[in-house]
Amino acid sequence: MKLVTRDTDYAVRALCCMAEKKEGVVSVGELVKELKIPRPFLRKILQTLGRAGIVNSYKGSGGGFKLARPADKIRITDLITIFQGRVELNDCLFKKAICPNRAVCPLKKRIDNIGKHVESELSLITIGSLLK
Amino acid sequence: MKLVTRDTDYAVRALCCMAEKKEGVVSVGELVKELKIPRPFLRKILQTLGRAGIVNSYKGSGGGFKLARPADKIRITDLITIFQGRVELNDCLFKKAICPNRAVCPLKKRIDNIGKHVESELSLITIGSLLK
DNA sequence: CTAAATGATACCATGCTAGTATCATTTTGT
DNA sequence: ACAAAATGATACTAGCATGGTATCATTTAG
Repeated sequence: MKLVTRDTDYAVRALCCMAEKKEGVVSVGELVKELKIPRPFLRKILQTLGRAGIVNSYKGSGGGFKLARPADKIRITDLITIFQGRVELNDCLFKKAICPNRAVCPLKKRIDNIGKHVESELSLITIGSLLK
Repeated sequence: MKLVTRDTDYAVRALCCMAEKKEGVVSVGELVKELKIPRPFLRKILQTLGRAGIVNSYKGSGGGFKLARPADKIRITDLITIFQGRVELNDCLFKKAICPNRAVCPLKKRIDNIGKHVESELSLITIGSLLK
């Protein structure tokens, strides 16, 4: 029962590091040194973040990545959505009634409500709010 | 991001059916007819529930299964624990600090809190409470 | 023009989910 | 006694997701 996967995790760490640097671009190499995350994996993650518009990228010598917006405008839910798909606990189960003779599945409703709560709590967590 | 897996799902449905029957044993065959769950899979699930003490089993012709305790004493979290392991959202991630230079990972704490909430909400849901 | 960086993409190992398949054992009914 | 009907135990399997690796192409600073 995993709320965040490893790529989301690494993305959070990398973004925190980048946010702390305040300005200038940060290369994958620098991040690898600080975070001890496997380099090719981190590269892939940053490329994904780039495509998603979370970071801007700069090619060429001296290039790297930079947050595309303020750290407190980047929510954990944004990252979960990018790496794990839509934030919801339900995920296709319980689409039919629990027993065929029951019109609406009560369990689904209750799990949905719990999921809504989780989602709203998570969306309050931003990279900025993790920087202490 | 799946809160319940298919075996937990099926277990819930089967237990609901059994609870509705009120008394007497129910065989896998009967459950399969009502629930349209693949027979061998449902058998395995019920055997697991038997080992876990959720249902009692009766072998031989005319045998089957019966709830081992009242329906409202069977919580969803019991079933999740049986089929999916410990109920927690955190699952080994974020065990170290996000960045090595940060003593305690703030994200872990916040996710833990959300997890606690989910857990306590889930434990309020019982088979009995799903029977309308 | 070369070194240092990212872009795009294809590949791979492992583990988990969602089952299937079989044989052994127990119990009821005749 | 014996057959039928049920569960017990257990081994196996296909497909998919996770957590990566590996390569080659492209861009840019100096």
